Amino acid sequence: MAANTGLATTEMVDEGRCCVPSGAPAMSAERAEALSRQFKAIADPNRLRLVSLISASAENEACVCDLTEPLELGQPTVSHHLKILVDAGILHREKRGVWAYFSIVPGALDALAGVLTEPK
Amino acid sequence: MAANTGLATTEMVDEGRCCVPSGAPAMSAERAEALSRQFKAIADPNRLRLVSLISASAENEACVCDLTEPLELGQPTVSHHLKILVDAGILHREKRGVWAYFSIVPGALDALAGVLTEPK
DNA sequence: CCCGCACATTGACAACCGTCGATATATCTC
DNA sequence: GAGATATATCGACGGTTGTCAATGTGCGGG
Repeated sequence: MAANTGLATTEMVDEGRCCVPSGAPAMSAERAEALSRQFKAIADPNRLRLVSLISASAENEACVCDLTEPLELGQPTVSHHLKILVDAGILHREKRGVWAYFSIVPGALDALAGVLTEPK
Repeated sequence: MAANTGLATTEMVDEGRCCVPSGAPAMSAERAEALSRQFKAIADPNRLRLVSLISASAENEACVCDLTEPLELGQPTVSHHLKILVDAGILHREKRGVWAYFSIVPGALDALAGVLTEPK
């Protein structure tokens, strides 16, 4: 068997070895997909401002007409952004009379923040 | 000047009043734009897995060939994603010999997480 | 000096995203 | 019920994004 004839196929493995997987498994593709949906929801300047406006608001809620003006966007566009944030589970929508009040889902942003801090 | 002739333009303001800005200013458009650039960088399932793989790696660094296989993506695509993360200030790139080692910029993810937790 | 390897860059293409104008829906008032 | 108001939805358009195949670049070994 030529016990250690030496330099057979393991000759240059000691130093320049790259491409050895870490052993620790990656985040699953499904979890990455789910998380990316939430991050995509806030990864837009206008939606970041929407969240900022709502959380800085007096009663921690705001209706569409409160948000249209400071963002300098049309009402359909603001409504579209709010729907994305609601679908992502970040905002809560409550209709009272003619108005729709949006508030931040408790813990939603903290959960996302936890994803970023946990690996470190 | 008709000091207070009364109900001039402020007649129906008492009850169903909506659309009153909160007073607290929104996040500035510039800051929102800058933050969205960083959030966009991680708001992709494959880039989330890249960050996860690197931070779970033994030496907290990995080269491209370590990352191509677990993501089942071509080498140019992985290189493209890594460049986006580097440009966003989330990853650090260090070339040693033929290989390029990527590591997470210390504090980068925590800074992003802070943006999400601070308003609450 | 030439070849192989790891990685970066380019160009192309389909899919998706943000925005708007127009229109639909729902609720309150008279 | 008619009209006004707040919001949602639709259709369209330009811009961006993720992916790949092909090619370029830089370093190390024989």
